[in-house]
Amino acid sequence: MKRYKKLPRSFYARDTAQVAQDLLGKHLVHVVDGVERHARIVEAEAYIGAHDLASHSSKGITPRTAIMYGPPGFAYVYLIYGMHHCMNVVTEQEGHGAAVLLRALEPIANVDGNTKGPGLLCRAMAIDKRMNGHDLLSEDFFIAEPETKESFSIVASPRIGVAYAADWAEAHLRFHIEGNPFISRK
DNA sequence: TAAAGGATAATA
DNA sequence: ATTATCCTTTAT
Repeated sequence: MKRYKKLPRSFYARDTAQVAQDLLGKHLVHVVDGVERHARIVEAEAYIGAHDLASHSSKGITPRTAIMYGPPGFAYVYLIYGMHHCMNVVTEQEGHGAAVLLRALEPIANVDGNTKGPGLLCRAMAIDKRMNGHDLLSEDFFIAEPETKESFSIVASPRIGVAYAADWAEAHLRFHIEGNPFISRK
C-alpha cells in the first residue's frame, strides 16, 4: 500500500468552479475488498449552489440534497434515471449547497470498463449510493495529488443534460483536460 | 431518437 | 397513494 497525498479539507472549501478545475488531473482512489481502484479525473462540472437551477440544491434542502449542504470534502452519490449512479464532491462551506460532479475518469489501476460518463465511471469504480456521505479523507475512498506533476490545458464548456436549467444551461461550468481521449463527449 | 428504470419530492 | 421529474446509457 502506497502513501498518497490526500487533498486536505481546505481544498474543497473554496469556490466551486475553482475546485472543479483543480480536480482535473487528480487521482480518485477507492479501495474495495483490498483492491485499490485508481483513476485520474479528466472531466468535471460545477454545481454552484441554490441559485444554480441545474443543481439539485436549487430545490432547497431535502433528504437527498442535505449532504450537499453539509461540510466540504464528502461524496454525494445519487441514482439517476433509475439505472446509473453519479458521484459529486461537496464543496464550499457548510450550508452553501455546492458540489462538483465527476463526469469522466482515465483508468490507472484495477479499473475495468468504460469511465467515459458519470454513470459508467461509477460502475467502473464500484461507487453506489452506499458511498453517499462518505468522507473523502477516509482510508478507503479519497482523492489524492498525482505523484508526478503534469501540465495540460483546461477547456471550459456548457454543462451536459441540464437543458431544463433555463439561464444556467449555457453557463460554462464544465471543465475537462484538452485532448484527453477519455472525455465523455467532445 | 426514444425507451428504460428507480428513487425522490410534490400533490392529494 | 399516486404522479412527474431526472446532472444518462443503451438499443432500436
